[in-house]
Amino acid sequence: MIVRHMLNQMPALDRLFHALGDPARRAMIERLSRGPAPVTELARPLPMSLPAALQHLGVLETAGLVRSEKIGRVRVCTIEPHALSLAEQWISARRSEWEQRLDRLGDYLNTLDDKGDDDGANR
Amino acid sequence: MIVRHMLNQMPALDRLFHALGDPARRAMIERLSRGPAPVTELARPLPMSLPAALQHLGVLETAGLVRSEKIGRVRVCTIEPHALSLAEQWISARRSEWEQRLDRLGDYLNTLDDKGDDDGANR
DNA sequence: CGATCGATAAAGTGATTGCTTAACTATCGA
DNA sequence: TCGATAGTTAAGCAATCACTTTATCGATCG
Repeated sequence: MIVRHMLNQMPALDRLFHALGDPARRAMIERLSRGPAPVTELARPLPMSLPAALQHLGVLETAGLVRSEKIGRVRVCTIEPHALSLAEQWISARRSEWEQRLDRLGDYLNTLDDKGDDDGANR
Repeated sequence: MIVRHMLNQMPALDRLFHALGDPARRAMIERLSRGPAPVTELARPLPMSLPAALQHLGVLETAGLVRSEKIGRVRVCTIEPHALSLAEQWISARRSEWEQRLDRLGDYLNTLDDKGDDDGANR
């Protein structure tokens, strides 16, 4: 129970990636990327009951990916772009790390190459 | 049409985002972004047993995020950058969709603003 | 008004996750 | 060769997940 607490400094990213790890929820996000939609329209293409779709929507809202507002008897859902960009930032941070590392590796190999006097055709 | 196709299966993205939805696995990815590491070193900072860490590593490998090679008695793990960029592509595709939509909305509002000339385009 | 449509709550179920401990294999170093 | 090191397998267990069905509530309309 405490196990996850110590490590878990960013529950936002947890919920975010978890929310994206389901095809039904990604389909909802894809639909909402093109504009707001009511619950029923989000649920219609999904091969599941309406309550099930609503639960997925709840996951998306908890993750901060979707916001919804009830107008009359219809709940209109809209995407929350900032949340997605948080995930994007984490990914691109990782990429910049390994790219930096590969650059340093390249420099190191170049140094070795400069030191080698006779054979320039190694590997 | 497309919806059904997209829903049917995109197991790669499923596994990818699911793998990223756990802090222990993200910690492993963060470590590997700085360079290859053996299993024990990946597991050491995590508040769990070694077999548990190994299971997380299995999830990362299944998702294609990590590749590992056994050298002697140590298994050296390295990150697989291409897999992460797949997730990044999905996210940025969504963003470009809603940015396009917002652009169109902005254009529409601008045409409403410039009502000096006639357009007569009512939707 | 009553019927219906959209959304939601509640409860139950089978599968999957995340972790544990225990035992076991293979390699390395002295 | 012996014992420590690095990893691997297996079994088991509690919690969570992704659904289901059933029953409801509130808004809209004939």
